[in-house]
Amino acid sequence: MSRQDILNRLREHDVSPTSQRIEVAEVLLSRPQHLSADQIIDRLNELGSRVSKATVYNTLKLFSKNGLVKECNVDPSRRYYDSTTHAHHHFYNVETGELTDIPEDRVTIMGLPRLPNGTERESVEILIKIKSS
Amino acid sequence: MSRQDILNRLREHDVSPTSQRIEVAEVLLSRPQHLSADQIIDRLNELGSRVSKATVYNTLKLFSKNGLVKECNVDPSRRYYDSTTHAHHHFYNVETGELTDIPEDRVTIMGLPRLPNGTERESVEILIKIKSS
DNA sequence: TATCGCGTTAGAATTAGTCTATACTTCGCA
DNA sequence: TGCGAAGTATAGACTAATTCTAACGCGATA
Repeated sequence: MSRQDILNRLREHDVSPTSQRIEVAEVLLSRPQHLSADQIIDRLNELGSRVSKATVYNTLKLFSKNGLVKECNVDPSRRYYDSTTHAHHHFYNVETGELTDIPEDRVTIMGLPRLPNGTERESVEILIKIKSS
Repeated sequence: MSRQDILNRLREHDVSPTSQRIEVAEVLLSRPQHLSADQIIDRLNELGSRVSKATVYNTLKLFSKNGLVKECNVDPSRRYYDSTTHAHHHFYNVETGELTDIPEDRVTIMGLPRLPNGTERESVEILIKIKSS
């Protein structure tokens, strides 16, 4: 994903492109992946860029509020951010912690009950936990 | 759920029934519900029973390892424990944090891809996030 | 009674994430 | 060019859930 693509995606989501936000986006959006705040900070440090912890957290919160990335709560001890935002599902290897995307297009769910009164659906996510056989 | 039922369920899952474990089980298993460690500690205190924080955590870990309860990772800031262990799904109200069970029996999922090589399925969970409309 | 093993405990340690108060940047405008 | 406001970034203090540690209790068994 080129720098120009990054800039476009930030603008599309009403995120003004500061240099720190661009750096975080470059790390997270460069390819489909799931990273925690900590991993992003480490990666930024490796790349020699200096973005503070607070800014990384602020930025991730902003990105997910604006739909640029999705929060992923599989590992109970940390929050992961998913660079793939269109609806999709996950394999989660409980032994390794590895998280893999499942595209949504062919998946159909039938027989769900209706939603509780006065509520509407925000998302439907399937999580398939797997382990080595 | 009677005290005898509690004892049976502990035994069925190879958990030796100490008095602290029985007390935690009485709180958590008394009816279908989702509780955090903290909520369990509060409840125990209300009931006048004195079980240490460390023991509650140890006990919940043991229970879930032995399949007596299920961990529920919806709220990224704390772990919930689900007294319903047979396969089922959840509505999660993102505004209130309320978690509601969806029985599995009528739900069918089609079109899932095959599992990654060398892995087997441990569970399939659907999480439907809802908000007030 | 001595000891062994398991469970429990208080409190310290850890750690992801949040908050606070300060400083920097940008930009409109006189 | 200078100034102020708004928006951002930052270090470091703080919070809260969970884990760890090291000591203690206690029943069973030799």
